[in-house]
Amino acid sequence: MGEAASTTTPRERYRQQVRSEIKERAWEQIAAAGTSALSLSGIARVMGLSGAGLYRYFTSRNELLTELVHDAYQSLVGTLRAATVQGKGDLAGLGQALRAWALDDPQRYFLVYGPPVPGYRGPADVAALAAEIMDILTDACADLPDAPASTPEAPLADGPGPSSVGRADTASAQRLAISFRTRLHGVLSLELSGHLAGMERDAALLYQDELDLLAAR
Amino acid sequence: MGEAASTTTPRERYRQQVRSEIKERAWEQIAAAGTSALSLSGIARVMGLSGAGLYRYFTSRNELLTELVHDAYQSLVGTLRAATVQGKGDLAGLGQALRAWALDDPQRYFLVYGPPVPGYRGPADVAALAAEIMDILTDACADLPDAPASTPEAPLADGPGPSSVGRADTASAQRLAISFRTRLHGVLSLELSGHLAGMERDAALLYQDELDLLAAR
DNA sequence: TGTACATCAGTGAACGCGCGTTCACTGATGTAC
DNA sequence: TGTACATCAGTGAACGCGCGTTCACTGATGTAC
Repeated sequence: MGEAASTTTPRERYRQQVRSEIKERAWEQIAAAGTSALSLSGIARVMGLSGAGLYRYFTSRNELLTELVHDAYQSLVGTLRAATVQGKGDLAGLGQALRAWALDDPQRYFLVYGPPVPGYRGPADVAALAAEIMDILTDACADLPDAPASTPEAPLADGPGPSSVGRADTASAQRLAISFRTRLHGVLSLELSGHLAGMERDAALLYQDELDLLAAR
Repeated sequence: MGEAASTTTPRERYRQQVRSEIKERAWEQIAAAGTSALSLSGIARVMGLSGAGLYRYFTSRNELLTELVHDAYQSLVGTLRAATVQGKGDLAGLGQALRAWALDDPQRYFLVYGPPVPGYRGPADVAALAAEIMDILTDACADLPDAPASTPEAPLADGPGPSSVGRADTASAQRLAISFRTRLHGVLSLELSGHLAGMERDAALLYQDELDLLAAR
């Protein structure tokens, strides 16, 4: 063992390759007919495998679904972090990044923020990722010019949180972050569900309006 | 035919009774495991019928689902209208009525405002009901004290709409109504989906905050 | 370099399940005279 | 009031389907000497 862990054997590489192709096909299925249409047999059929063959890579449908949920969260975290790194970490930038990410794969968005999948409970894993998303948003809210949270060394800073590095997460920044999430989710989920069709106002404009209002606060 | 249409034969009464029991069981199934779990066989089992027996009452699973969607919309329209009649037709009252209706049966709420059911297209029927809901909200928005829409006989009133009786539906009232819908939906759908768990702020408070902000405009 | 063995990807058949839907049929309820 | 017929609720069996999952097996790839 030791540092040889970085060099993967060809078999291991092939294995990861097949695993990720299975996931790709799974996303295609979900995009086409929703999460409940996720089917190992269907994936196997498309890949030209026997149904039983998939069990070399995922021990059950549930395990596959769990990985997909995990990947979806991770993808969103990565997207928001990328925006931050590119200097677009303010509320407007994060809002646009969120919308682009959602439009890129609506079902993936719903897997994260939609109604719970009927007979399925995600792992505790995603709780940390969900918290990280809120942290990113809260950071952006705390950086707003006239927000009370931006006054440095606020007296009511709570104890050192596990993931925030010494910055004061004031209650008002958290409130704003939650509003950010709920308001944008309101527009976005109705748009993705087709419930905004027939509105003379474009969904994109509506989204921008809400975003502007949040950022101007 | 003629006026005898109001007196229903015993057979007809029985028929309607069974139909509505089927729908009740259907709602129970949906509440328990989501819309995709709706199954004619399952309903028949619970009712002590053979699966085939249900086809006397609904020609297909799709027809049953269509009726459920229709009933859900109708129920929401009725709830909002009842609030209006009881003098709670302002934004605050409608918002509370909406939330109570949603909490009463979350899956019913999602059937109306949630992601589309995978392989299913509702009838054009519901478009009219959806429009009626928006009309009720727009009316409430137009009645706000300082909203531009409340100035009577505004010059920019558009042509006589099909359902509004001579009142001016100004663009700003419509904008506000849409905001009403998206913002409250944002809080409500995240709450019902369990994505607001772990928030120190109660979902009810959050909802009330958004509602107050809308009504104070 | 060659041989013996272990590992592992993938197959094919099978099991049990629940589903939507159709069909020929039985038996009870209502209707016409 | 009684008889003949029509209507309709509900049954049971069957069809075809797709699903998740298990199991014994084959054949190719890698590893140890």
